[in-house]
Amino acid sequence: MLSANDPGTGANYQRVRDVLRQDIIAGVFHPGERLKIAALTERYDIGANPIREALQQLQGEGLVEMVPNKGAMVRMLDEAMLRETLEMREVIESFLARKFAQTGSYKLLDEIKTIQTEFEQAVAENRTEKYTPCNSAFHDVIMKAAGNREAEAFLTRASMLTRTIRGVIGYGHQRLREILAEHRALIVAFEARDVALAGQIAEEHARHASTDLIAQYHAVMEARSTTRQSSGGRRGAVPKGWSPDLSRNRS
Amino acid sequence: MLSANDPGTGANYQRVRDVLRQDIIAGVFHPGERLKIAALTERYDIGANPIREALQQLQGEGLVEMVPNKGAMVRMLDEAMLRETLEMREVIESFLARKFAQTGSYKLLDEIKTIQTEFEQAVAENRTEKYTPCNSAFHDVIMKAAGNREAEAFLTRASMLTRTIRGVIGYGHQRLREILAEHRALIVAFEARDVALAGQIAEEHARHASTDLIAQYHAVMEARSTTRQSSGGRRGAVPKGWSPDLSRNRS
DNA sequence: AAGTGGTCTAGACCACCTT
DNA sequence: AGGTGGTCTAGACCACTTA
Repeated sequence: MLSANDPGTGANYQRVRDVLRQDIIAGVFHPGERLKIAALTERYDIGANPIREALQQLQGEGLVEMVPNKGAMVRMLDEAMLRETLEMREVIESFLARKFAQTGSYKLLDEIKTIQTEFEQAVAENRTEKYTPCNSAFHDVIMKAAGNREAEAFLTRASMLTRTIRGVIGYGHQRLREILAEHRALIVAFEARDVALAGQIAEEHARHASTDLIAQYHAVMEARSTTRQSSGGRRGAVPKGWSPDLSRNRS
Repeated sequence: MLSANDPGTGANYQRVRDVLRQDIIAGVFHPGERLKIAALTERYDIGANPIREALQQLQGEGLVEMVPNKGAMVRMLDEAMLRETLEMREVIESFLARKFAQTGSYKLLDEIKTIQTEFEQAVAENRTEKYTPCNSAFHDVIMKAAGNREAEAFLTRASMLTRTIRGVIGYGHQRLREILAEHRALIVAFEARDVALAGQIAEEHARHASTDLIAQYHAVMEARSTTRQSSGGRRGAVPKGWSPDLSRNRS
């Protein structure tokens, strides 16, 4: 996992990295926005060096782009890059499902079924706040079962990237029913230990998610280009004022 | 001073990053070795900050591990990590081959055939220095054709990691003949536009390479532990890699 | 308590604009 | 030239380890 969600530990450059990552994912800074050292220095109330080191690490995670003598900006997501990431995700999800069909324990399978039941119930009762946790939990079990940290790292990274464009938007009702159906089919394939089928379903499942996400990407781009002032009050100077207390390690 | 042939990259932290990466891959620093700021400061004749930033970036690339208030070390490669990386490579190579069988142009296919001919000839004439370039060129065409930078990034990273353990060791003669045969089979599948077959062959090809590499890993570990006469007493000490200090390039 | 070595601050420096 | 803003140096600071 990339971040133990514990912004109270370790060196300052790590805390800055964690909080900055949160801010980027949360949309405080949007793709393509310039990240000036001076602004960040003030926002997080800390010197330039920890900021720079945090940026270097975030660059490694693919969230930030740095150009020598030019500075850093939130990574610009063009459609090509998005497609490539999603394509990789399809491949990896398929692999994970095949591996689970082969080697997944019945205990974990039961866990998946429990999560699915919970998911179905949440949808039936319209408890939208549970959708994302349930969906994540479902895929998490399959991912963790494979025991491949490289795959985990990629998917974590991919989900961070997609979240920067998805924002807090939820799922459409139609898509939600598809998701549930595909999850059910996947469970059936797991129970039958049908490796090829599981791989195929997972790949299609991921492909549907990709299609959905690319459509959302287009919608967001459309909205960005037509509205000068966006709803969140985001253009212009760095919004300051909430600032989690980073000045802990200082005399 | 930084080494002579540094690319024209502007910032010092980038030059340090590039040279340090070279040094790690070349085995100047071996896996598990501590990378002290002071030593690097002297070696590269530059201040602490560019060094630290270079290390942060290399951490992002997976070559270096950093612990707050502890410092950095060359990433330790245990067998589990190696297996996980190689497993991912199998998945991705298979995907690339499937994609090439679907969408690869005949021009690129011709290019691959030319490279293969060259490879066969090099083997016939025992020109060992051409093996790795030919092999890389073969896979590069397939990789580039897919136009997926995420996949490229992963494979590049994986090859850097494996090279830190493989060193300059070449291929055994038997394995070499297998490689050629598998490449030929892959070309046949491409010509037939047989997507499933191409994917299968590429996956097996990668799996053979994995087996080979893991065997080499074991051989290297074995060699180091017998040379080193450890009675197994010390546990928890710094798990030093293999490769005693051959580097005498202090200035 | 002293040592080692990572981390951070302040300010100088310099690359790339804009006028 | 003057401005903006990224980069680097020097040294202080502090966390962790030894005795």
